[in-house]
Amino acid sequence: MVSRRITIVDVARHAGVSTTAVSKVLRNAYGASPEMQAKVRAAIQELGYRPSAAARGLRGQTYTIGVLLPDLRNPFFADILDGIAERLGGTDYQVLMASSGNDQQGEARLTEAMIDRSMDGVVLIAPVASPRRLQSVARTVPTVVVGRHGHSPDYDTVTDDDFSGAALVVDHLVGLGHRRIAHIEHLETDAVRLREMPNARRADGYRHAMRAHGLGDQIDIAATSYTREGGYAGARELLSREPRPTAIFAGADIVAMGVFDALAEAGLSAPADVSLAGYDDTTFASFGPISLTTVDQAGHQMGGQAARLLLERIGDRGRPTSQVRLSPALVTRGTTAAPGAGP
Amino acid sequence: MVSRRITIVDVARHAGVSTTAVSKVLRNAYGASPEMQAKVRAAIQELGYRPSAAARGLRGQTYTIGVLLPDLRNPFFADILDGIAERLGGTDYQVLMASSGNDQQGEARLTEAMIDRSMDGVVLIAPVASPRRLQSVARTVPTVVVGRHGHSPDYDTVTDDDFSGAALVVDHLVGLGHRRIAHIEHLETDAVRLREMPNARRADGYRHAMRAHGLGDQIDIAATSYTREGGYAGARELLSREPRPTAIFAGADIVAMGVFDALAEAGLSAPADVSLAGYDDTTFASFGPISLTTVDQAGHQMGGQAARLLLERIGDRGRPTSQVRLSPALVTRGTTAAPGAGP
DNA sequence: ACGAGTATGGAAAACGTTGCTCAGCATAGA
DNA sequence: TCTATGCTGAGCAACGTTTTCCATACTCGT
Repeated sequence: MVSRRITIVDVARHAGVSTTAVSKVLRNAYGASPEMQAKVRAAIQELGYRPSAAARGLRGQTYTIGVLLPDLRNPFFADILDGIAERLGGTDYQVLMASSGNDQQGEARLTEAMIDRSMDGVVLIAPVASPRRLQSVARTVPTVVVGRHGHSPDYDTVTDDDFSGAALVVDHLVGLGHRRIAHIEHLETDAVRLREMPNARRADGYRHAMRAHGLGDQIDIAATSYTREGGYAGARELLSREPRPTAIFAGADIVAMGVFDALAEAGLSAPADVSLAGYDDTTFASFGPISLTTVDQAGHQMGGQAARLLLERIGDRGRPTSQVRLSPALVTRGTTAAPGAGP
Repeated sequence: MVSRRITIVDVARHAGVSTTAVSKVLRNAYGASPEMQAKVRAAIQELGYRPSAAARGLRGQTYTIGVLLPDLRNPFFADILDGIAERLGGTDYQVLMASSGNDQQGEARLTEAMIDRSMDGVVLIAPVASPRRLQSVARTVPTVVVGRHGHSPDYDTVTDDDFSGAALVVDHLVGLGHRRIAHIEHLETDAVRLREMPNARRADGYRHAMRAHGLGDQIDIAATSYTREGGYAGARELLSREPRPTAIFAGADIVAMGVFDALAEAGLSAPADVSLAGYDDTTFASFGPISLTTVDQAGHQMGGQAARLLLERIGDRGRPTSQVRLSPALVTRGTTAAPGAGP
């Protein structure tokens, strides 16, 4: 009924060669003549043979790359995945993902799981683990960390320049005539994370850009969290200020959705009463009724770079690590306008 | 530098027992005295041993469950994943996902990849493969298919009752006073898929409900695709009718986003000029500026059921298959109102 | 014709686990 | 006392690959 799986032995017998020979052909390894390659490939075709990744993992590679993402609901991560998938398209590698739910314990469990499964490499997207832990993972398996600043001798990093991304937003709003520009950030207390996490960089970029425009005294930050609820709470706080800010820069698009809630509750709208900008250029930001001004992080490119670095590291684990930093771009849409332009 | 991984042999030596004994403890297998269990567990702790899933896969299980999803961007699938993760929380199983990009070839490649990696079971979410292929996968590995009607002796299914979900929408719109209610569906030509795919069921449900309300002559369907572009094209087509429909039922939330585009282009808005409903209750449907009336598919429950069925099937591959069907619920928001209620 | 060097293909030993078989040793029953 | 019966735990052969040699069979220059 459930027939035994075809193995390399079957292929070897069918082609009249040794299993060594078949293995060589499979891996494009040196020491196989064209005729033999042809014979073996024919046998593989005929029998419909597929190598067992489990068995391969015992000695060599599994041709599996693990991607850890914090959250399935943030479409920005899908862009990164697309980039990874595209770069890995021509290769034999398969991508398997796991979602950690943004908590440290779950993240640790999943990285362990990936290591246990002998993955050839892992891409950690916006991980929350301590640098120590990241190091330890990276010493066990080739690792690329995406979306987290700071660098290590053991893993490569790909980041977006969050500092200048925030500046793009502030510049844009100032250009429209705004002065009272407030910001909603993700509350961070841990010292290490304050240095490494993108949200902290965005807040720094906001502060710096405000000062550069001579608006240091207008700096106003609500520290909540990068969620819709965080956006709602943060916006309520900011809207209660006297005088009210004329523009709100939310640290992430999803946060801007919460700002919409607070605006509606206060009987206000964007951009008529308050201009609103997000960050990430997630898919929904472009939807007609939302039409959110935001910052495009080039997730696709980030993924592609991450995959490239990972392949290079798998190829040579000793090579020095590199830090790739990409530049964000402002995407102007309907939620930002000159102050007081409303009815 | 890169230290050799701790193996079961190290643990056995450290605890002064055989590898067999360690293996038994690991798997809670029969034939291990409490003292021995204690000794072994202590050794495992001390050495920080973790079993290699690759090696396990060669003989026994890998404790890995694969989930294939067509699209990372549809947050509805995240709900399903949550349900699966929750149900699997207490067990030793790990969930790894792969996204197929909704194309038949990619889907096939990924199911193969999961089989190659000796996964203990797979959950296929809204697969596009032919029933023949699904059967063949299911005969190789325990399988649960989510979101696809039809049944098989080899795999279990979990579906939403799309037929009555569509009726919920039509009932709601008729209740508001609409008569000219149009529908945008995903064009399907393949006979098998017409029977099994949710989109076809939704269209059938729409037709049936319209007739049940004596509105059979008002049935109007644009067949495009379940994408934003498909929604735009479909809505353009429907809006050019004379007289214009007063309500559009889009077969999926993402389709409704395209309808927004077409409405804006025609200088119309929802619900003032045209009522609009979607399907799926994706995350963005609830965002303030969108506030889309839609149908909640209970993704969380679907995932939980799928995980339950899969565990049962892994436990006993011979058991008869079951088909679980869940009931959808209407979520009324701001895009539907009585016809002619606009300015 | 001969030796050195170079392709080519194979035998066999890993890799880390599980499952089968069996030995040892109590304990209980006769 | 002797045998039957459980129970524990050990030894060893899988599982399906890759990898490290090693043995050939060529090729080429002398």
